Amino acid sequence: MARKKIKLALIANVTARNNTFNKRKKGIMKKMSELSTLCGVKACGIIYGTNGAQPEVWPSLLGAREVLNFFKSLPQMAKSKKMENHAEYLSQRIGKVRDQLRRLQKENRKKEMTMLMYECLKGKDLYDLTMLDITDLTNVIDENMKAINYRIEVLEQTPTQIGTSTTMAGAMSIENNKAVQVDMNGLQAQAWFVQGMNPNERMSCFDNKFVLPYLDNGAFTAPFFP
Amino acid sequence: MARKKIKLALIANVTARNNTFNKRKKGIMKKMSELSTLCGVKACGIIYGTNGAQPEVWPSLLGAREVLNFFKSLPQMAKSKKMENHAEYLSQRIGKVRDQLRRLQKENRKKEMTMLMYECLKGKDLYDLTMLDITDLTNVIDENMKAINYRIEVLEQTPTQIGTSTTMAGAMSIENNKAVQVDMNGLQAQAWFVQGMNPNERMSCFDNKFVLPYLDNGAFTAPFFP
DNA sequence: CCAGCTATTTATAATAT
DNA sequence: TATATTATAAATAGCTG
Repeated sequence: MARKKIKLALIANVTARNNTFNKRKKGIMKKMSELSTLCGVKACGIIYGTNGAQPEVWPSLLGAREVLNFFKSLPQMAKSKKMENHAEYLSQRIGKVRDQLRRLQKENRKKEMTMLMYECLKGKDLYDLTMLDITDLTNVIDENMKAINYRIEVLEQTPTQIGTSTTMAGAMSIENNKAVQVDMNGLQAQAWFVQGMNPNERMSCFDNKFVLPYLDNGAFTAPFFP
Repeated sequence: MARKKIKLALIANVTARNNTFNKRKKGIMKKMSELSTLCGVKACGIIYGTNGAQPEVWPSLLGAREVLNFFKSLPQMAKSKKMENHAEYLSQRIGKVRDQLRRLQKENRKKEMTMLMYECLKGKDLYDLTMLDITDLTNVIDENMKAINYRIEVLEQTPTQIGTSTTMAGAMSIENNKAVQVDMNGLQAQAWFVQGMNPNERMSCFDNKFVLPYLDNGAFTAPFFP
């Protein structure tokens, strides 16, 4: 996390991997301790070493055993009452995250279309665009045209003031496309829950369509050429 | 860790505590996941909720059970082979940290004496100082005198250059006294290990004398008035 | 209560010692 | 190899809506 951002993959260099392991293990155990103190909750962390060394345990072997006993007391299968509760909790959570994902996908779609609009202004042709792209692009252009026309009206009423600070450029600037990244992080902590599901169940949590029109009013907006 | 540094104690405000709990839990589980990926090790984290809610588990119930089974297989008492290994590992670690603590205590002692020297220059009397204080103070003053004399020699060889950037003030500036804080943090992760010890064992890990002369050459250096 | 936003604090990757 | 330092990336406390 410093000097350079590293990829989330096994660190090839063994020395560097051990260094990172020791540093991060320490950091995690410290954070465990802090969470336990700050929030007054029980917690335990167990991290195995690389070379068959004893695992690092926080807060204690006894504490870990206590947690272990709790899990032992649970039935083995996913039909357990606790498990169902957990499943219900996760279903709700997945629902919320899915909604958030949809929102962010729409935002991204709008930004993509805005960027596409600028490319068109610079001369890009439209032959490789799908009908959906063109429809959404039209909507973006319409919105911007409205904003521009409104701006023109305002300026015509105050003809001496040219070049104020509230130009369209500010409102139309392109930001980074981050929806997928954010949402995957949000889901990551719960990813284990779906590992055992069959593919159909797993996919049913999310939309199969990765491209949604960014407008809220239904699946298909008016075609480009009416 | 932001906007303000908070004390490491139970957060009184319940709302704030829950917010912190949720944020930090997410952060810890993310770090667990990263460590596992980056270093290719098994790890598991279990964090109980506040209101009897199901604990958050990473990476999975199955993974946690695996870890649990490992611990179940260990004998119950501290006489276990594994436990002895762990104890040995921790003994080594305590030894290292103790050495580090000594080093830092010496550093602090020197800084305290330097500060004391400045106070004396501003007129503080010496009646409430112990003989040990005075001895160490003398050593610090001697060192500084040597440095000053050396500096004078250098300056006498280049008499036209007055007021270079390498003044004594830079070398003698007082920094924060941080040894104890640093070392306590280092020990914190292992603190559970000594919790079960009786007081004698516990204290034997460290020196009973909290004030050490900062020089390496033995317990008592030459007295102030020979 | 939950999501998003900064100002800060922490954690840590790379480097130096 | 281990420890210390530094520059940078992440985490997060207190707010805001």
